[in-house]
Amino acid sequence: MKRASLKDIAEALNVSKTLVSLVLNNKADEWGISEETQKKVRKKAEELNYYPNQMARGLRTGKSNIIGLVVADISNPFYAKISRTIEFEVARLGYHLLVCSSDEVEEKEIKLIELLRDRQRVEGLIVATTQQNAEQFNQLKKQQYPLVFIDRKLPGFSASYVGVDNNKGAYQMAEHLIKSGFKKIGMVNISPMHLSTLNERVDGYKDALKKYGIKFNNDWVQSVSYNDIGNTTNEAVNKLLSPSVGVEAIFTVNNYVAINCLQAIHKLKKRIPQDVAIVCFDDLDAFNFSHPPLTTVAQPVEDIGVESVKLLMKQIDGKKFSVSEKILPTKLIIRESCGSVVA
Amino acid sequence: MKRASLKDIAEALNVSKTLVSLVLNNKADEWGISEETQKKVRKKAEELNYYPNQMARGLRTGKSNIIGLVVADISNPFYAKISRTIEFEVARLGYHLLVCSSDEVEEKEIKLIELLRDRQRVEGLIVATTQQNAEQFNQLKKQQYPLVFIDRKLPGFSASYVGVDNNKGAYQMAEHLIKSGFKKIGMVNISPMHLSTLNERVDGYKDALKKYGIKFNNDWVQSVSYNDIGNTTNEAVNKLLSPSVGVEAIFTVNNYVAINCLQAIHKLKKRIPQDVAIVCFDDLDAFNFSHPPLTTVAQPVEDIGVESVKLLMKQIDGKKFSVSEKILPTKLIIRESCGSVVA
DNA sequence: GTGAAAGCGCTAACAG
DNA sequence: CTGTTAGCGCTTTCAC
Repeated sequence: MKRASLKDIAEALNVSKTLVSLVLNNKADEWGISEETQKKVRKKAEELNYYPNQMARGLRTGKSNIIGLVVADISNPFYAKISRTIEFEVARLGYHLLVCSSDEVEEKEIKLIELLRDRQRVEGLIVATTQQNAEQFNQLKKQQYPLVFIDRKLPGFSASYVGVDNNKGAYQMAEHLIKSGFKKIGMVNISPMHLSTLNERVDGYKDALKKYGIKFNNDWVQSVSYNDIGNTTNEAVNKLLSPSVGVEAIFTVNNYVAINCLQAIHKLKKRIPQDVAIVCFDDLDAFNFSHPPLTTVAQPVEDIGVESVKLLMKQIDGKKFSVSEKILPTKLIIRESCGSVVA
Repeated sequence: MKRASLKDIAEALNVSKTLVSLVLNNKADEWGISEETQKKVRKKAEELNYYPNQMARGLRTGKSNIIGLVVADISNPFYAKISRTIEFEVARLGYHLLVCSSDEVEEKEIKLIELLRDRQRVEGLIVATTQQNAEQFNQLKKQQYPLVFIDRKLPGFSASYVGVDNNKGAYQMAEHLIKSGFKKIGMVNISPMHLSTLNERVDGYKDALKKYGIKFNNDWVQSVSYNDIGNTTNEAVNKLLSPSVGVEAIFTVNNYVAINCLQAIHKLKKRIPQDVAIVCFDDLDAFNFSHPPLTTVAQPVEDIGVESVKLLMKQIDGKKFSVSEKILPTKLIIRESCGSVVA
């Protein structure tokens, strides 16, 4: 059973395709098409179960009605939630969302963006980039291609961006640790550390130490590698907790690292927070129930989604690339993983 | 800067569009187009940064190269992981994935499927349905529309399906509880309970009780409502743990319910597993670190993704709806939430 | 108030 | 080996 086209409706009614198109696109009134004719058309469309073919329409208008989202990994709850919100927001505006995961590999992300833009002709891109180089984005900018970065920004490249104040969030978290009585505070970071968010978090942490007169020790920051997070996290934690370094608290740079650190700490049979405190930048539902419940810095994931769509739509409507930043506040959520609250 | 089209390449080279199309679609050899011409064409395409326009191609061929995935909520890690795998698998075959969340509302799912099929012309659909009625799917079937269900199946409707053996998984879990010494075993379920998976889990649980000669008490199964899970879970847990019911262990029907039960139990200041044991159907990374680590039944999420794509592709290639089931095994993961292992 | 006709970029049947 | 042509389904300009 072939699907009904405009032509089918037109022929069935002995009118022109134009007329049908006009009616179905709600342009009938401005063209002064009689109420009666309109009714007839709508009825027939319903009857034949007509739906416009997006590909045909897209080909004609140059609008695909699809927007693209590229993140590192859609199965990370942080991105999954953002994606959920974005999907919802763009759906309200009649758009669909194509989501792709780059797995943190640059070449893959570049390929993905090419595919989305050039083949699928998505009308705009929201991306949590893993790229270090602005080449591809410069090209997009030159073409006035609607683009907004979320979560991570590309250093030295100016574009629309929605993210959180990583520096401040990390500062508050470190400050909380300090006020809770910890002096030797370690950090587990991810390397290679070209991601803007991570850098800002490290800086915030260092700022807090300095502010409270704690001398920073290079051994306090250990990095784990993204591709082998399980093993390297063990090493990092062992190092931090070894007698020579002997950290009292661990600041983890994201949810992924936190989960692995918890595992490593449990493996060492250390108690939290008695033997070592731990906190995490980025909250997960599950951290409420972890052993013990984790103190975290929560990011406003929904707002990130909503705002990114707003910024993108502004560009799509204006048919151009534009720059506008939105830095959202984080929220310190104090639970039990660093002892009781002082203050 | 307009994007290069076939015509641009053809004109630049003084050849026909057909020739260019043939070369770029790797059909040159079977048409015996000279090596030299092919090189020329490819070089020019590269030079002009040519990418085929999917909309034009799709319009012509009737293939959108997009497949659709509909789940209840993409921010649920269970679906997020499946989606990740599906995205990866279809990408290898040159397809893109459009993901939509139905939020467990039937009308929304129906609308979503209509949109995907009729407007976007996705070539096939993978759905974890929330519908109770087969009407829409019967229609799809009649149209020979490629379709595969995952996770949930529609009772009485035969279609391709990939899921796990919920019955057996639940049975094993209940059996584990029984063997661990618990006799009064409660369950927290979700209502309205029209989802096949949940029914099967309840059945498996009841089967185990019967097998071990434990008389089932109706009060042992409490339901929470999907739209107000927070409050209703509290009630359900209170009821189960009240003196009159006095359950010793709680079997939660999915990850969402488990998280809420944990919260409720903590609120009552009950200890796990000393005061009450708890287990969950469906594993989360975080359950490894929950307080205490949860014993769960894990589902092979990756396999579900991989198999569903296989079944779908079979239909897409054959251009027809077809029926084929794949029931995957679950895995009992014993941690600490129901005491030590007896066996 | 309504219709005819062109054309978006591509593929495929057919011709030479 | 290569080119011509038609047409997928839609929107839009222009004409009546």
